[in-house]
Amino acid sequence: MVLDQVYAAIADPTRRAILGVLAGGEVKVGTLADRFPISFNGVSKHVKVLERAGLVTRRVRGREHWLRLKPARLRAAARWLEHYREFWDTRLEALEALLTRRP
Amino acid sequence: MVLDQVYAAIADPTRRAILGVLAGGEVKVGTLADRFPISFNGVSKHVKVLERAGLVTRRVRGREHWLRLKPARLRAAARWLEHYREFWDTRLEALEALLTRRP
DNA sequence: AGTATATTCTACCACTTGGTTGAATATTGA
DNA sequence: TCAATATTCAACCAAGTGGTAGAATATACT
Repeated sequence: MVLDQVYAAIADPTRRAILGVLAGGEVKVGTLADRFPISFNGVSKHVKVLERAGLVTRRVRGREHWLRLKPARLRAAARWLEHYREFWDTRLEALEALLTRRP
Repeated sequence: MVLDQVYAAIADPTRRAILGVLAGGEVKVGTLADRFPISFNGVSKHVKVLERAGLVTRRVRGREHWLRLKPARLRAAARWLEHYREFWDTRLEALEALLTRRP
């Protein structure tokens, strides 16, 4: 399933932070690596995970790899959660109120 | 971080399905177990993960453990994604249009 | 041509995870 | 009291993960 990879990808705080940096625009892998307290290779691996999840694209320009955010999948992930949120806001909160009224 | 556990929890399709069942109302662990093609203990472990992530609460009634959805954390998770979605919808899609206009 | 730069690939490690099975605990009912 | 029921706990296993280090690859610069 697509959502599996997306949620697994954003479950890691480093990867969420990478997405945060990428939200500011295109960035090289090395530039990312400078910003994080792990090894270059570690960052490279995280980027690959984000790529496999479809959250990031890579544009190889000579020896530099430029990374860009790809919002489509994250939108899908947001939509899944949103579906639940709406459901709960209406139905479940009322149910909760009912259930906790008399213990 | 709280989000780590929430996203890791919903990255597993079985656990997302469990949340789906729980959206229909309170359910016993055993009832859940009947609905999934894994062992009782497997389901019990998944429930524990959801509990640790703060997505589910347990009400022990005699020997039965009744599970209930706890939407707060999922709302927080949705909010984080939503923040990104809004950002991208406005700023990044325009950026993407700009960047892909002239290759 | 040779060196520096940017990056991946491979291999390794400790830890976690999703799954199992079997034993333990607690409650219910005869 | 004893057996059945509902569940967790503990141990184990194979596979995956986040991290590292070192070698390999490809590009750029002098």
